[in-house]
Amino acid sequence: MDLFLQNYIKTRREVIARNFPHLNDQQAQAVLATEGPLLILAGAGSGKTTVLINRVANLLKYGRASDSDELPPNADENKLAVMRAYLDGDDAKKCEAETYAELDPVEPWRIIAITFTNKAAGELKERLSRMLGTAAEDVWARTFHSACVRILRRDADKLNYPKSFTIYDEQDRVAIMKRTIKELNLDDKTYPAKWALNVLDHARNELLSPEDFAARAEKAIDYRMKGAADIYRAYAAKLFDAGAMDFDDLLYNTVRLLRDHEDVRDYYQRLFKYVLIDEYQDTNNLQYLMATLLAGGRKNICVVGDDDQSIYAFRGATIENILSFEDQYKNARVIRLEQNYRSTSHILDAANGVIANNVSRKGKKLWTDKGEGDRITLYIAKNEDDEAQYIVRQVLQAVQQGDNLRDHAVLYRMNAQSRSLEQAFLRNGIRPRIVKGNPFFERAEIKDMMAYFFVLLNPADDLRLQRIINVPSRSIGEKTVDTAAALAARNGVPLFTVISHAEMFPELARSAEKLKCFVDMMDGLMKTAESVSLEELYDEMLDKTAYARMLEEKHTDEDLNRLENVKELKSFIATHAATTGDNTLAGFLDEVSLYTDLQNMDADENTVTLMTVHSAKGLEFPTVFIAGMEEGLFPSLQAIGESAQMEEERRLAYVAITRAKEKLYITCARQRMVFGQTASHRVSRFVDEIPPEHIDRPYTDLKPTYFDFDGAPKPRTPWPPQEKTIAPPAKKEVRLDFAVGDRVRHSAFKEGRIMKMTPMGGDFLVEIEFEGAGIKRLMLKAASRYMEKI
DNA sequence: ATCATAACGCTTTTT
DNA sequence: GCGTTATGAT
Repeated sequence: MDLFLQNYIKTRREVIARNFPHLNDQQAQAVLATEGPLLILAGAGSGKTTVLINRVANLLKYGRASDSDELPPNADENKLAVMRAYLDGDDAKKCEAETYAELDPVEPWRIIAITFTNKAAGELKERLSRMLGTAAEDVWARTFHSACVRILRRDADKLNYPKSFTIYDEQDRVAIMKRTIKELNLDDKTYPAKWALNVLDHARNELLSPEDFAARAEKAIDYRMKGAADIYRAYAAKLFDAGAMDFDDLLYNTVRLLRDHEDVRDYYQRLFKYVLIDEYQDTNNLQYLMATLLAGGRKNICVVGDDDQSIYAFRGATIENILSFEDQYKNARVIRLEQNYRSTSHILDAANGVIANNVSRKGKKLWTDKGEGDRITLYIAKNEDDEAQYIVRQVLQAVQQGDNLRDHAVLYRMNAQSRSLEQAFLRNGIRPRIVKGNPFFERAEIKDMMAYFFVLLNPADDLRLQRIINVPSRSIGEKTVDTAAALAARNGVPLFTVISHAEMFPELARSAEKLKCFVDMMDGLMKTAESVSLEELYDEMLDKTAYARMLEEKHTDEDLNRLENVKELKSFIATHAATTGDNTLAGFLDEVSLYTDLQNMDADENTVTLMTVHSAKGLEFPTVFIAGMEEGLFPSLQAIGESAQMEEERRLAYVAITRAKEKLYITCARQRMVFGQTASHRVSRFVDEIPPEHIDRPYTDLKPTYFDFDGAPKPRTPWPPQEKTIAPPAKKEVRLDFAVGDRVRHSAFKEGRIMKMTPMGGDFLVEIEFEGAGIKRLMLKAASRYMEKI
């Protein structure tokens, strides 16, 4: 290579690197390696977000200069000299030198950076615009789902969906599924909605259409799968007819669009020069396909992730995506970020020790220069209340020594554990922040108001229409709605169309007037929507629908609270309009549909945080408590004996441990009430996997013996005998004097004979054939109050 | 139509 | 043990 070229490239790279003085070697490499497939294995607390942001900054400012042998067209000795001078200390030359270092700076909209959470996308956007100004706003920093919405809004018609399709949330789809199963006359015991949704998700995740799935089910002998195929078909048709997509549909349809429509695929492959995917270890097959399709043109795909922090396999995420990245892209480069900037070394080495027991991993070892810090403390409590008390005591002590409450977090495996912890804190005058789903948008009154909005925009949305048609009460009964829905189905039109022409159907004659009234009101609101701002529309809606009046007229606390919430929605609308500059109904609904995360609303309150380990991913706290570190709880009962699930539990433990910056407490309880029954548990195996030099264990604590059902027994030092999980106490039988064959007299159903008695949860389900009332199934305990033997 | 009682089901859940 | 949901009685 000619010397000038060599020099220019080297010097240019140094000029660029000057922009990123705070990065370590690996981080800098990850920022500067712009071209081709790149896998960044970013350990917990290794500055992943910083790398992502600086990488985007580098692309925007210098294009591919840091990773290319190519010279800009007019490169010459003079320009090289300017860069040299700048590097040698002539700061006046900075601007000029930086210009000479550029090679095709990337337009911001040619970069797509996909994350999982709105929070991550928001943080990316914010830090980018802080660093680079408004230009950064055009970078596609979005969640998977919001990127899909944007893509589908442009081309959904190619899949025969309306471009104005609406989005169904989790509750919506459960409702649809239940209805679907009912309408198919399938037994909801053999086909629970949850099961059906799960089957359907898996099918869609493999890109199987209802037809594909049916074909597959036909081949299988499994009759249940044939039912599932019918369910899938009906469910998909329902959503399609309503112009609606659920969350997975957004991915599924985006992938189908990109796969089957060359023009669309081409458009995006040309548009996006660089594709970045965050949290790659949590991608499912559809997300993997989407990433692959988007990056298919130039193969400039950079994925960031940590196989050790993959904790969403149960939702379809597959760790394979990250493990096989190098097979998928043969020339992929791999960069490991192993320096941890978060935790002290006792904590970090504990985490390393635990995760080392996993087999399916790329292998990575975090290190820190922060020093040893404190050892981990293990506390073995008598029961969950004792455990909670201990944790509160530690927090209070720390606060007395000047700590902030907000520096403390309590993590647990399942939400049910929060109760005893919350109570213990409340008893001590601390109101903890409990991170749970998002209550606000799940409140009935909010869903009602949103349903009105959705129907205004998309009258074909039968589900939402049915939700609000009689709320507040308009004397439109269930039967009327059912009849209308049946008519709609028979004619292949949306429900709204039927009720708009109620007078045409004799079946609806009796309710026609009321339906017309409702339709007129909605029509009026639709007109209003075209001319006024969102806020005004909302006020108008509260008034015209009489929703506000309904709440005002009642005077219970609950209704006052609802009224408050309804008002709060208005301020949310106002905030949305102000911050996004978007005052369209469609824009608002898109945002709300995908932005379910209002948990950070009160995030700045100075108090202790309680949450599941899953929700804690990505966060850090100076002091962390991991509560309930017991066999059967963490790892969970169902993971024991299942090696794949056990590895996921172990990754979860790894995530939990690595949340702590300075002080980590691990607690467990010898006895604990789980689902109404007291159980004894041993200390979690993950505690034993922490090298002993990093953890202080109470002297009474000996090491247990484990049996892994999927492998050879792993002998350890024996554990005190009483620690064996005890059998649940024998069910107390109700000694009520009834038996099969007895004749009984019931206060309501009169006389009959007991045909069958099935023990059930300490009670009996009795089947009684009454002479007048037919066969009834009753719970004996309850029924015996109204019933006597004759 | 509205309320009450009974049955169920239950790890985690970024969207 | 507890909250949610489905069903049935008034």
